[in-house]
Amino acid sequence: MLKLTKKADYGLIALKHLASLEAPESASAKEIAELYQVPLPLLAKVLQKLAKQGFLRSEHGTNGGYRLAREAGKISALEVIRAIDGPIILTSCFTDHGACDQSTCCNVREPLRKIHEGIQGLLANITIADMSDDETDNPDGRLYSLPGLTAQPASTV
Amino acid sequence: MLKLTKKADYGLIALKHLASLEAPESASAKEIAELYQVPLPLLAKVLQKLAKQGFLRSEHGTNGGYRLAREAGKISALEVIRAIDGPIILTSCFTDHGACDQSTCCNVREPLRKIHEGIQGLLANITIADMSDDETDNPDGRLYSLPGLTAQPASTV
DNA sequence: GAATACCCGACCTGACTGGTCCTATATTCT
DNA sequence: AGAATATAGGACCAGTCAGGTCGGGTATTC
Repeated sequence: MLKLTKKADYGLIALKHLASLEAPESASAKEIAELYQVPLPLLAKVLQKLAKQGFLRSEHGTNGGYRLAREAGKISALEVIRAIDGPIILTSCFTDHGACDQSTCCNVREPLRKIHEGIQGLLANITIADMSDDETDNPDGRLYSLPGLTAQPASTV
Repeated sequence: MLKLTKKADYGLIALKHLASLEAPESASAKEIAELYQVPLPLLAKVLQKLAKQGFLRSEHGTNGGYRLAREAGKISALEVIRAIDGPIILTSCFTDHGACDQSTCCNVREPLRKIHEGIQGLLANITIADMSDDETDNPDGRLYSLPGLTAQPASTV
């Protein structure tokens, strides 16, 4: 269904929230959960995962919580999603082994791989920091320009 | 997990196959299923769905089968996927109602919506015909240029 | 009228998402 | 010291859905 999981959603929300804090501040899972109305235990797990993979730094005990371990501008949506949901696989073909069952005659692998890379490129080029400007709707601006992917107007559609 | 369903996969495979046929030829579900090693009954359903939604024209009886109802260049991957899997929803937020539970303070909706549109734009700009060049690996070329994207974000259908 | 092929609904099953619960560990405050 | 607060992490459960099967029905050709 080509859909993001809630966990990834929650992760992005939390990261963006943490990115909005001033320098020395931190936020606990509980705070974030209450603020955004997400189930605490679930969010806690997501945060743990993110901490374990180096996105967050955690502090135990009273007044503890999480803070970003990296600059918000250096955390891409792709990384976050991958950290939480595992690798993005557009189609099972090029997941694990190089070939699917119908390897010999499968006619859509190459095109799909390109779409796959396109999507990854898109996600890789959006950072938590990018997401922080609330309504900077650059209606046709930078978000769509994927560096390698030069948006030169082609025809149709 | 941000993954395409097998049905969509099969649909694309079948469409691409049909696109490769010469003018008056058609192919039955059985033929395609055998050729690409996909379960016939499942493929049959996919093809029926595509036929019902105007992508394919079907013919009953002996020597019957399917053929494209539209030019391959006029069928986008997005349309196909939507026809088979239903609408793409990156996150449940902006699926049905305009607001999710945490509407008031949800801080990732806008950025996600943009990603969403980016992906749709990508898919909208690849046609079955585009997928037919077997190995035209334009290494960083046109596939990534999201032309319509700037203009109208992959509307309709 | 037999064979072929599309049409379509019902049904089953295994995986996975979303979520809870419980316990352990670390830190701070009184 | 001990209570309170937070993270860490494993076990577990329920609902949903993708993937696939089956069976009956209709149209067309030979």
